[in-house]
Amino acid sequence: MPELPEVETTRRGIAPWLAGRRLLGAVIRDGRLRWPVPADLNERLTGATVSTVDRRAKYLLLRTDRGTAIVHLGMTGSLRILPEPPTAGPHDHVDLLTESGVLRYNDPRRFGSVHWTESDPAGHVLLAGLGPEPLSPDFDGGYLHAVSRRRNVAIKVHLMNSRIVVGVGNIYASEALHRAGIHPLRSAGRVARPRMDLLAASITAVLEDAIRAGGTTIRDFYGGDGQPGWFAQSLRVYGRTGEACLSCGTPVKHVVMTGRATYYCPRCQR
DNA sequence: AAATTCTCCTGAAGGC
DNA sequence: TGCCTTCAGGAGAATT
Repeated sequence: MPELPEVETTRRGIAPWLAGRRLLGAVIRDGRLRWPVPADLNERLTGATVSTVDRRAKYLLLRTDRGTAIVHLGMTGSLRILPEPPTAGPHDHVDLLTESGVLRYNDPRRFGSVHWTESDPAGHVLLAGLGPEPLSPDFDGGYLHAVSRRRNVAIKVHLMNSRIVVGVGNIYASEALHRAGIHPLRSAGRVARPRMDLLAASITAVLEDAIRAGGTTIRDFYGGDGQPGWFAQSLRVYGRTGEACLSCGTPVKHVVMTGRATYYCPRCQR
């Protein structure tokens, strides 16, 4: 389940194989993703040269001199660089053929997507309304505090709102709140400024730690090099219901918030 | 307007 | 062992 660290790990894994390389074509084996893969993707990008592979929120941007492919991994999507000639398997939806191998998009649950735009991707409908990057200077406790005033929504749900801040999914929302000592059910508007400073710092820290570990592999995440992420071993509350809080020993609890499992320590988090 | 619920999908896991 | 049912969740759409 890719969140920001997993997408960033993927970006770092595939970028060296794509930047500066010419695209030889696209093979849409099964275009049924969250939105249909553009049928003319092959014509559009054949012959294009990749400039950079960037990330905005959980979207990967394959920028070329002809346009930009916008790729989202959804829940179970993955991008791998494979040597030629690759044999296609189940859920291998799209291949991008390059001079130096194949970039393969695989997605069993089909929650991901591939778009193509020939305008500034920042203005694309998928990206236009997004909040700041949590690893950018735009994001800090002052900002988080300001956008939380008079908001009754639970702070955990608030953090997962991409208009507030991007890239913080279910796993890292729980982890950041535990690090900051804030109860996930607390109203966003009732987190005081000093605790917002700590929360913003905790979000940044947990994401950076996870990127450093190559992401979190719960079930099905593998980076661009096929390696799993190791951050699962560093999770302090996520998936640890009944196990001892690593700070105080109290058994970790979980509640379901807007359909998502939410883990917290009832003693450390208020 | 803000907050909540619904929806897409399939593999894994749990129950009997 | 095997067939059920349930669960997981990113994020836009629909609803309250």
